[in-house]
Amino acid sequence: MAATIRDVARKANVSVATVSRFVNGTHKVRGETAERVKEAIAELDFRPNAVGRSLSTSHTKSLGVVIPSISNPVFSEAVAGITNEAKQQGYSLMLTSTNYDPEEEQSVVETLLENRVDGVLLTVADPENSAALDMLRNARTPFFLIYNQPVEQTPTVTVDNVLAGQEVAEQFAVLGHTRLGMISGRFTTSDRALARKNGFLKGAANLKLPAPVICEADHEGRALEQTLKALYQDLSTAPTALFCSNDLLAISVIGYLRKQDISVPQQVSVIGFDGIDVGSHFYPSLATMVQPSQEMGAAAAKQLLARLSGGDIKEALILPHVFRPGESAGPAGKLTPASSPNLSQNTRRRSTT
Amino acid sequence: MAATIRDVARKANVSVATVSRFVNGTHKVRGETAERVKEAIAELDFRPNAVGRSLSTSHTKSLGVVIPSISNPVFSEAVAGITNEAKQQGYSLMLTSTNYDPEEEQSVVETLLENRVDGVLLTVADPENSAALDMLRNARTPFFLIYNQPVEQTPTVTVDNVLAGQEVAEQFAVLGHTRLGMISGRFTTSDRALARKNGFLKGAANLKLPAPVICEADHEGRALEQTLKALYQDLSTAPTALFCSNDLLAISVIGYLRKQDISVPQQVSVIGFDGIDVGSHFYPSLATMVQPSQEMGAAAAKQLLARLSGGDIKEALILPHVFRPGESAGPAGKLTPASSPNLSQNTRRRSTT
DNA sequence: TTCATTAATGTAAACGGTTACATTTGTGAA
DNA sequence: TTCACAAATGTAACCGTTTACATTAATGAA
Repeated sequence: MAATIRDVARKANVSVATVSRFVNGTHKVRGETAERVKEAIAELDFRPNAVGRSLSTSHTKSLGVVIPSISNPVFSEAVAGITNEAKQQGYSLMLTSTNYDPEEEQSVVETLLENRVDGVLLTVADPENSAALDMLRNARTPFFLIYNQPVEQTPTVTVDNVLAGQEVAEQFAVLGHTRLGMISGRFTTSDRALARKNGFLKGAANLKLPAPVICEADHEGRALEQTLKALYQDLSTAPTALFCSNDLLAISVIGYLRKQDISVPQQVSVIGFDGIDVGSHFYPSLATMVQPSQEMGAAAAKQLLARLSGGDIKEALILPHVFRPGESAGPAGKLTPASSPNLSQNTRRRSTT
Repeated sequence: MAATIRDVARKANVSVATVSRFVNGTHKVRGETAERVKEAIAELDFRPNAVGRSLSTSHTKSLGVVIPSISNPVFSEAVAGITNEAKQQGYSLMLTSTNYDPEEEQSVVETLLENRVDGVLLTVADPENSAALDMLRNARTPFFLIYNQPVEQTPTVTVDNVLAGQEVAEQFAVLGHTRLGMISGRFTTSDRALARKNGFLKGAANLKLPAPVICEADHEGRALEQTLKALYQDLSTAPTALFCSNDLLAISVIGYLRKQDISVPQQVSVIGFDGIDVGSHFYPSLATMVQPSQEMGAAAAKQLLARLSGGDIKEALILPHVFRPGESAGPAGKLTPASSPNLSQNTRRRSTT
């Protein structure tokens, strides 16, 4: 159906080589010849077939992108960063998501590999032990991790999750909290959550605070609600400060706490992780440890692309994180059932329409 | 480097045809032969090259996706819907974004076409007059619009934006508002915003309300802030009810209003459009007209895929929208400088850390 | 056992580009 | 004008599959 380079060659009365050279600008072609070729291309509406080209050159000018979830803004941000960088250098993106499932990681990487992407940018559940990464290494397809914890011989761009977790503990301490807790997604599906936890624990220990209680739960639905219910059964011992392993989780947690008539931050302070944009518009606005997601995506893409054009790359890039204060984290107060700020808040909410 | 079908054939002592048939399961291959082929594949770590296959079959099993912005959750949701559907049917996604710019629409579609995607799912600035769509039609590459207003001969999945806009006017009327206004992104880059405006105007007219004031502004930065400042110069005439053409815009608007000491919803009510998930967690929670983004993406993908396997498709799918009440839209009050709820609110905010 | 039929396998030509190498054309010096 | 050399262009093999068509092997009836 579509015109091929041979059609163009015939119409312009030149060889396919000349057309190819004209299209790609790889060699000079004489003015008059160029003119004829240009006309033929226009008349035939010729569009070079990237499939043919890829087969011939054995590179596709495309990058695979693998993220756990498309709906989580933290990953969209990274993808936005990747997109800019890739577009600039003429690369296309093949996007896939895994739902945090290592099996899916494998299957999408398999697809990417079959499609012969030139490189892959990805976030995996556990880089220490990842079949997907093994496939990539085995196929000698360059890749770059984003968000994951650095591992030997594995290019990664991330933040210092341990230090960041530690700093969260310090923030709570400054606000006078002593009963700390953490709500996290499954550690098996998020090595960074694990690192943040370790940092948090370490921070608490350094500050001579009692060891925080750690709760692992799935992000959505009953599991999380049950966990919180259990945790806040006994208000006299429950944590007054909760570190959530990511912002989306923090938002859910705040919602569930409110449902149980526990007010944030009057009774319980919450700090999230990621720094998704919208967080600052919430009520209460979300205190969080911000990582530069877009920059991380861009940096990873830039490194990978450099590698693809023969350059050298850094193995690990640790970008700076920064704490963003918010209303969800306040001074430690009393955690008692009859707390009054709580009442006033809960009557004010849900008043409309 | 990587093993080819010929390497496998040689090692298994069969012809390439047999290997191909075994890999694709298109013909029976005798048990013993199959065994040999399977072994050879495993030993050589053979992975069929999709590029070669595509060249041969002239389809790529890939879909192009074109959205205005990756960071806007409304589009991510649609992409999530598309991803599920595509993955199920073994299709890969090539994702691109346009920044609402028709020039970029053209250039990304060009790239997609060169890559010979089997079909394209996209949201354009103006489907009535789109070079990108013309290219697609010209190349006879099937496509399906998402979010855009339906146009002759152009498959689209969307909501009834006019009706929805009208209903927003009605919601404001129910709350007792009479001075209505709309803040919208550029109509030239969003046909749906235009439709929503038209519906809004129509709704107001039906209700015998004064014609709403319409403000067109860029989403971010100074432009929007200036617009709002001008609009709220004279509080005695300024609108008490503001319809924003999308949720992200509504969030910005609420922020800027607050900056000017105008409280939402006590002085001004705001209703958004899209129904992004996070909206319900804001303060004030965002009243909005919800469209089923994920379903829209999934439906478009399903239709397009059906079309690709020879089936017939519906030209236009109008999915149901629904109003989600929220705290940002309340009963009409007085719009005066000395309004007290405003003061109390503004001192309460930004109190932490 | 032989032969007609069917099942399994093989051969080789596409698919649409790129590019090493060969050939032709153009240029300026002698 | 002739010739050496450079610039422009052409020829054809190759990239890794699929698949129409040809061939060979297996099967079962006579």
